Amino acid sequence: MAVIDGCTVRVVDAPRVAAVRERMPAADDLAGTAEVFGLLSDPGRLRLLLALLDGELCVCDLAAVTGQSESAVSHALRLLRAHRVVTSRRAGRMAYYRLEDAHVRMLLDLAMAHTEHTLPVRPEPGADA
Amino acid sequence: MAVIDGCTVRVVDAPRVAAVRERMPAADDLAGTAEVFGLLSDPGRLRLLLALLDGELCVCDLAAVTGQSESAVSHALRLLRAHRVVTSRRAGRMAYYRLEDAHVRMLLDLAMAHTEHTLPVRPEPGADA
DNA sequence: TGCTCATATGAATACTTCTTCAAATGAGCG
DNA sequence: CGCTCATTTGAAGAAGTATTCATATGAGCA
Repeated sequence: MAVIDGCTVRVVDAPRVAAVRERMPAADDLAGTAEVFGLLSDPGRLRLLLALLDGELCVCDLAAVTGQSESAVSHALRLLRAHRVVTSRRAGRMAYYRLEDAHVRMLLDLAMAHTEHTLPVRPEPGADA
Repeated sequence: MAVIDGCTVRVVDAPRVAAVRERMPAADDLAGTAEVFGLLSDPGRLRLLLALLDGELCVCDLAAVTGQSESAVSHALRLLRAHRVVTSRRAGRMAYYRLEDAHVRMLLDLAMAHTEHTLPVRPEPGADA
C-alpha cells in the first residue's frame, strides 16, 4: 500500500510507480494528445486528411474522393477546423481546405507507411526481432 | 460532374480527384488504422500505454500510476489486448502487462515528443517555416 | 433583384463508448 | 478445504459521437 495524491492505493513496485508517474505528461497535454488521436480515429476523417496530404481540395472534391455526402464532409471539416488541423480558403462560392497541422501530418505519414508494408521499427527492449 | 463508383457526383478537379483516389489505401487498411488511433484517443488508455513504454507493470501498479480504478484499468487492458497492442503474463495471482505493438510504440513516442516541445517537422509543401 | 449553386448549420436519431458496481474466477496460503 | 487477494467479467446507466434531412447563408450571375 502506498499513498498517492492523498489516496491510499495498492502498489507492488512503489519506486517504479513513482518513477513512471514522474515521467507522465500533464493531464492537459494528455487530453490534448488523446483528442488529436480521436480526430484520426474515424475512417471518414482519416480519408479526408489523407486526401489533403498533398495539397488543398474543395469540399465537393473531398466528398468525391472520400465517398461521403457533402454534408458529412462539411461537418467533419468543421470539427477538424475547430481543432486547427485544417484551414479553409474561400474562392468564390467554393471553399478549399488544406492540412495545417504538421504534427497530424507526421502521424498520417507514419500511419500510412505502416498500412502498406508493416515493418517493425522500434521493438520493445528485450525483443530480438 | 463525374461518375465514381457508378454514382454521379459533382467534381471540380477531376484528374486530381482520380489521382488522390488512386493513392487512397484500401477500406480495410483505413478501418484498421482508424481503430488504432481510436485506441489512443482515450486519456486513460493513453496513460496506460505511456506507463508501459519502458517495461511491464502489473494491473494494480497501472491503476496507481494512471489514477484509475482497477476495474477500469482491466477493461481498458482487455480492449488493448484484443487488438494485440499489449500482452499479459501471469505471475501467481498478478498479471503483468507489456506493450507489444511496435507501431503503437512509435506513435506514442512521436506524440510524446510533441507534447513536451512542439517542434514542426515536416511542414506542408508551400510553407516556408 | 431574384435565381442557382457551394457550403454551412441545426436538430434529431441511432450508435458507440466509458464508467461504475456487483459478482465471478482462480491462485496462494493457512 | 476454506479464506483472502488480484484480476476479470457482466450488466447498466450516462455520456459522447456520427449521420441524416432540412434549411440557412452567401457568392455569382442573369
